[in-house]
Amino acid sequence: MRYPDPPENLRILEEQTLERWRSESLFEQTLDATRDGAPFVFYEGPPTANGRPGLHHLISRTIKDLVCRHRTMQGRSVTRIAGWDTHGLPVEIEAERKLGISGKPDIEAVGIEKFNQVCRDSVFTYKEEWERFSERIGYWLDYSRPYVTFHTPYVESVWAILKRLAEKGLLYRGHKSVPYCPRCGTALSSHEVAQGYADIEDPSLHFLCHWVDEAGAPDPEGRSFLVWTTTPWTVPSNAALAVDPELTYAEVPWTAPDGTERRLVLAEARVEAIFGEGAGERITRRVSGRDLLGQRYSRPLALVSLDDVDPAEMAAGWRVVDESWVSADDGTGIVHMAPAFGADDHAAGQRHGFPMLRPVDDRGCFNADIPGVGGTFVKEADPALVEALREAGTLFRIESEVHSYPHCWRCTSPLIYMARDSWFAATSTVKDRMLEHNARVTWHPPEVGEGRFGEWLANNVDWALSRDRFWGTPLPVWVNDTDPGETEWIGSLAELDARVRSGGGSGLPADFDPHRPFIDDVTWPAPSGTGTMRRVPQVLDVWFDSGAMPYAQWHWPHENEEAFRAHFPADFICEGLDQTRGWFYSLMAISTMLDLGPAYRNVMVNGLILDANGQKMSKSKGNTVNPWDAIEEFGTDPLRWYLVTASNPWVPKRYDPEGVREASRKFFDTLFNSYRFFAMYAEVEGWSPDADVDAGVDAEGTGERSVLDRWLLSRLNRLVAEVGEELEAYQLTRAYRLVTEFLNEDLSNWYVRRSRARFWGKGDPADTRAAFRTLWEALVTVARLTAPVVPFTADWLHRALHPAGGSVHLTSFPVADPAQVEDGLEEEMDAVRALVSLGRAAREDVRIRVRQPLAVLHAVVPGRRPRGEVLAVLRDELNVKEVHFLDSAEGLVTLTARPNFRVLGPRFQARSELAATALRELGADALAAHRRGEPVSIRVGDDEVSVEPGWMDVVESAAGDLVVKAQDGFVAALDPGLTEELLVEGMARELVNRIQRLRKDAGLEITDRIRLGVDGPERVARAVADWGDFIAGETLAVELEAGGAAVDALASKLDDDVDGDPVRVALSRVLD
RNA sequence: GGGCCUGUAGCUCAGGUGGUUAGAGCGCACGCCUGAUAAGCGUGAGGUCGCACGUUCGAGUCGUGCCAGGCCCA
Repeated sequence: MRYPDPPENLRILEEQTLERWRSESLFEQTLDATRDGAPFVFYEGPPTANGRPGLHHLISRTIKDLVCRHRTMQGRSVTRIAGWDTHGLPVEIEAERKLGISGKPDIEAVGIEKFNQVCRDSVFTYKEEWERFSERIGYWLDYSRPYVTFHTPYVESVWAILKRLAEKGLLYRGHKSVPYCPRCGTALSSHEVAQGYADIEDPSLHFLCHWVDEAGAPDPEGRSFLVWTTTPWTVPSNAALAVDPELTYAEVPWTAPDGTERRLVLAEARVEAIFGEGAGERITRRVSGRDLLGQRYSRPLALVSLDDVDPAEMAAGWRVVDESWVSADDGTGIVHMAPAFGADDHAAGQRHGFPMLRPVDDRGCFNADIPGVGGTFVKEADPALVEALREAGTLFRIESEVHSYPHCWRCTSPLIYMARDSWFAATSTVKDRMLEHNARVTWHPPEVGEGRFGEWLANNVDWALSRDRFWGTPLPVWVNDTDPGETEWIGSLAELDARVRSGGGSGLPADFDPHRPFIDDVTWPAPSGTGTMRRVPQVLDVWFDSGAMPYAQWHWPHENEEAFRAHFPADFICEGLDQTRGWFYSLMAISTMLDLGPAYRNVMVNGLILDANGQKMSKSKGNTVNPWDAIEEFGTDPLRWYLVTASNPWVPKRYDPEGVREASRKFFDTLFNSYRFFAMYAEVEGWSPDADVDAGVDAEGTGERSVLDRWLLSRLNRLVAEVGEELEAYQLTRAYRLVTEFLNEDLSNWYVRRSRARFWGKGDPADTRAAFRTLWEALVTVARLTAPVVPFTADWLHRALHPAGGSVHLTSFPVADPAQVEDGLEEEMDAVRALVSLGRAAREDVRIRVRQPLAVLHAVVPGRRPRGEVLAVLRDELNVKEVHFLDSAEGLVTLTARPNFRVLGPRFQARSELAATALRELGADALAAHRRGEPVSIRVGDDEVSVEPGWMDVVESAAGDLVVKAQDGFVAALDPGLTEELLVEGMARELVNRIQRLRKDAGLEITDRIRLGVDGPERVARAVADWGDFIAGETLAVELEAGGAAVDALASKLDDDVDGDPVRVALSRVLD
C-alpha cells in the first residue's frame, strides 16, 4: 500500500480537503448518520450580515464548531441552524451612506419605503463572504434553512411573543433616559455614543438645597445640602438628592454673599477639597449618611411649574435617598438627581416615584414658559441659570472643568440625556426568576455568570424595547388616537388581517410586508366607538429579535410546536464577553418572561482578540488583522489550534503570528513527522491496515506486544479518558494541551525514538508487525481526538492512514479501554525516563559522551523497579552495560531531612519552625534509622516527641567516587571508570560516526555499499580488530581494511581527531 | 466614576482547598544523535510571582489599597 505524502503546506491540504468535503456532501452525511441520536441543541448567535467577518469571529466559531463536532462524533444529533441578524442601526447607517444622506430628517425626506428598501438590499451585501468564510474555516453550520430576522415568519413569531408578554401585563409605555442629539432630533444607541467621546470644557457648579421640615418650613439651624453638577441646565428639573448611607457627612458653617449664616452639609471626605486645607477643623457636627435619608429640602430653582405633578410624586420628591453609586471621590458626596435627564437619575426616579420635570423640547431648548431661559438651547442657558441661582440664594460656586463627554458622531454637537417616550418590558418584575434560572446555567468561566451577568441581573431595570427608527421589527401595538389607554397587541398577520376586516377594511394583500411604512397605514376604527386604532411609530430593539431566535427560528408558536419543544433549551451557546448584556441577556429575559425556564444550559464566553502587544484591535489604531490574510499565511487549522491551546477561551487573547508558527511547529510538524516515519517504513515493510486491522486481526493476533507497545497503548488510553473528561467539562484548552503533550513526549520523543530499530524489520517479523499496528493505532486515535479542533488535518491524516476507514468525521470519538491502562508499567517507564535524565546529567558532569559505553549504573527508585524488558530500554538509552538497583543510596550519598510543613503545621502550629529545625539537625544515622522504620525522637521546645511518618522526606545528595544525580527520590550513580575494553568499544562507535558523516559528505545513498579503510593509532586498530563486524554492519561496508595503505587507496577521505587520537577513514562506493 | 477580568522567566502560558525548593514550551547557551536528517534528543542559564500593606507558624495562592491593560456600564 502506498501512503500519500502530506501536501506541501496546510493551506493546500485544507483546500484539497474542502474540495473533497464538498463533493462528498460530508456535512450532510454527518447529519444523516446522527439523525436518530440523542439531540444536542446548539443556538447560533446571529452575526450581522452587513458587517464583514473579523478575526474575533474565528475564535467563537472555532469553539462552537469544536463542541458541535465532538458531540456529532459521539453520535448526538446536533442542531446548528445558521441565522442572520438583519435589522437595526448598523444597517440603517450603511443605507444612509449608500444614499448619501445623513440623519433622520434626510431619511424622512427620501421616504421610509425607499430607505427601508435600501436597508433590505444591503443586508446581504456580505452574506456570501460570510458563507465563504464559514466554509473556509471549517465551520459546519446548516445554511439550508437559516433564520433571518426580517423575514415575515420571523417577524410573526416576535409579534406573537410580544403579544403573550402584553397579555401577561409585562409590557407598558413609559419613559427612558437616552442619549439624544438635539440637532439631529434622534436618540443614539450606546455604540453610537461610544464613537463620539471627546474632551469638553463644562461648567462645574456647586449649589445649595436648603433643608425644610415635613411642612415645608425652613430649618431653624439654617442647614443646606451642598450639591455638585456639570449640567446646570438640569437643575430646574431637580427632584431629589442621593447620598451613601455608609459615608460620614459633616456640617461646615458658611456665610452667604448676602450675609446669611448657613451650615453646609457634605461628605466629610470632601470638606478639604472644597473649603481648602485645614477646613476640617471648622466642622461643627458629623452625621452618618443614614441619618440624612428622607430629609426634605426646597427646590434650588423653582422655574418649572408643578401643576401637573400628582400628589404621590409631590410627597416622594425633594428628599434625600440612598443610591449605591454615590461616592465621595469627587463632587460633594451628595448627588443631584433630575429623573427626566440622567439615566441613573431616571432609574432612581422610577424606584422612588419622583416627579419627572422635563421643561425641554425635542430641539433641546427650554420650553417657552420657563422664566429667563424659555426658547434657549440648554447648553447655552448656563449664564442665565447661574444668575437665577444667585438670586435664589442657592449658588455656592461656579467654575469649569474639562472632562470626557459624548458627542453626536454625525454632527459633533454635544449629546444630552433626556427621557423619551418608550415601550418597556417589565423585566424587573421577573428579576428573581431570572436569577434563579441563571443559577441553573453552567457558565464557562463561572465568574462571568455569577459576577458580571449575575450582578447585571440583580440590578435589573425594565427593558426599553422601542426605538424611534425605521428598519426594524415594527412594534405590533395599535393605540386609539383619541384615547392612549386603548391599546391592542397583534400576534400575527392573520390576526391583523382579521382585525382590519372586522373593522370594515379590505384586509391585507397576500404578500404583505410587515415593515414600515406599509404597516403604518394599517388602521381600523377603535372598538370603543370613537377614534382610530393606529400603530405606534416605533420599531423593536434588535436585541429582542435575536433573543427570540429559539422560537422564531421555528416560526413558533404559529407552527412546529414539536420541533420547538425538542430544541429548547439550548445545550450549548458560545459568544463573546460583550454579549453579556446583549444576547445572553435577551435570551434569558424572553424565556423567563414566557415562563419557559432558562434558554440555555451551558454558556462558553470568549474574550476579545488583542494584537501581539495586548492592545485592542481597532481600525483607528490600524492593528486589525484581516482573517483572510491570516488564513492565507497559516491555513485554518493552525489558527484554530493556536486559539484553542494558547489560553482558555474566556481570557483576552493576544493574536501573535509568532505564536501560531510555534503552535504549528509543535503540533503539526511533530504529527506529520511521526506520520512520515510510519509511512516510510510501512511502505518498505509492506505493512497496511487492510491485512491486519481490516481483516479483523485483533491486537493479540499481531503477536505478543512488547512493553513499549503496551506502554504506549496505556498512555494512549489514559489520554483518551482524560481528553474525554475535559471535553465533557468544556475544558477545551486543557483537553488539547494534553494531546500535544502525548504527541510530543510519549509518542514522538519516547515511543518512536526508542522503537526505531523495530520498524526496519531486522528482528522478529511479529514484533515489527506489532510495532506498526501500535503506532498506527496511536496515530489514528490522535486523528480522531483532534478531529473536532483541526478538522482538515485530522481528516487528511485519517484517510491517509486508513483508506478504507473513510472520513474521520464519520467515525466515533474515541472511548478509553481501561483494560489497556497499566499503571505499573507506566510507573516503571516513568522511573526509566527519570533515570535516563539523571544519567545524562551525570555524563554531562564528567564530560563523557553517550557514544562512550560505561560499565555500570547504580540506581535507586522510590517505587517499583522496572522489569527486565523495560530496563533494556534504560541500558540502551544510557549506553551502560549493567544497571544495579539498590534499596537505598546509603553509601553513595549523604542523607538530608526535608521537613514537610503540610504535616508539621497542623501538628505544631507556631512551633513548626522549631520542629523543622530539629528534623534538619538529625544525623545520618538517625535518618537511616527512621527510613528503616525505627523510632527516632526530636526535641521541640521542652517536649521530646517521636518522629512520625510523613513529618519529613529524606533526600540524598552526592558523595563518594560515583557521579550521583538525584531528584524526587530517584538516584542515578554512574561509575565513570573507563577500562581499555570500554574505550575500544567507544572508539568503534566513534569510527562508525565518522564513517557515516563521510558517507553523507560523499553524497552516498543510505543503501549504497562501500569499501572501507581505517587508519590510526593502536586503539583504532584494536577497534577494527574487535568490532570489525559491527563497524561494517552499521556502515554497509563489504570490505574493511586497517592501515595507511588501505586508506590511501580509496577515493573519499576524512581526517579527524578522537579524544586526541588522529583518525583517518576512507571509503569508495561499490558498484553493483 | 462603577462592576468584572487579566498581570508568574525575554515570549506564550500551567500553577484544586495557603505548606517553605514556583513549573512547561518557545527563544538563548552548550552538548548529543546521525537509517524521521531543511528532522530528532538532552543539559543549563534565566523569575522582586505588577506594587504596597495586612491576616497566618507559613502567601504566587486569602484580605485591603494602589498601578497597568482589557471588557461592560455610566
